[in-house]
Amino acid sequence: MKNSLLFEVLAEPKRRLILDHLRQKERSVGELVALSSLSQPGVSKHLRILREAGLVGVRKEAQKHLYYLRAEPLAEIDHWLEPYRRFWSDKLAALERQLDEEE
Amino acid sequence: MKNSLLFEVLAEPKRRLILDHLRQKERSVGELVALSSLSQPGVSKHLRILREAGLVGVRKEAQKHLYYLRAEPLAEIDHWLEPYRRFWSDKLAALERQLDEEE
DNA sequence: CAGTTATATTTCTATCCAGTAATATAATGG
DNA sequence: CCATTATATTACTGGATAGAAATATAACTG
Repeated sequence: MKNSLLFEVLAEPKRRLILDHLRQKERSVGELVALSSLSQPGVSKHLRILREAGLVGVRKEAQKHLYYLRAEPLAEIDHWLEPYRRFWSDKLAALERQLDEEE
Repeated sequence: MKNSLLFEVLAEPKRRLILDHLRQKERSVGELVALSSLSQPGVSKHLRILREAGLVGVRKEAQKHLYYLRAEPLAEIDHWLEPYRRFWSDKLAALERQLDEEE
């Protein structure tokens, strides 16, 4: 999955909400429907996209499909951020220096 | 600017490209046009969105508008990633352990 | 197996947005 | 000022997509 697609997948707020819920524990589709103010088809569609992005996995237990978080692809975002990090940390360092001077 | 909007702004590949170019040095709109395979209005439109997201600033020099990177808002993305970080680092740690055992 | 529960898929529609073309604004130089 | 350069804005259009409704698939239960 390309970086660009990953950003697009995460741009949708409801999908980030689903990921947040899965961070705590695996959830069935029904549970996610209850948690998300989305219709069941809506949740299923988002889950498909998240699955194709590698961000969730499924485990089937009877009729229930239990979705769990697979956060590894997020490391790509982390990697993308890397060259930018020094910019805001520089700014923070500058701010800290300034605050020190004011004391 | 809300987290959610920031993700949407970054979801557009051309905008990420512009940010990448600005990481090296400030650039005029014309330079960005040359670098981005976008029309001038296209670049201007993206720059407006980036500016509204706080990701770039402008400095006017004669007729030229020089855009520069303002990476601070990206810290929000970094912060959003935070609770997910242990998931992939756990996975990596587990993988490393497994590789160690196999040697 | 008939009914029920749980999830997935398809179809349709309204909306959003990137890209383009045309035009407007702004600053400079002769 | 008039022409030129540089950028911004507006209006339009096509393509993508989220959401809703209807339907399909699949697995359990009695």
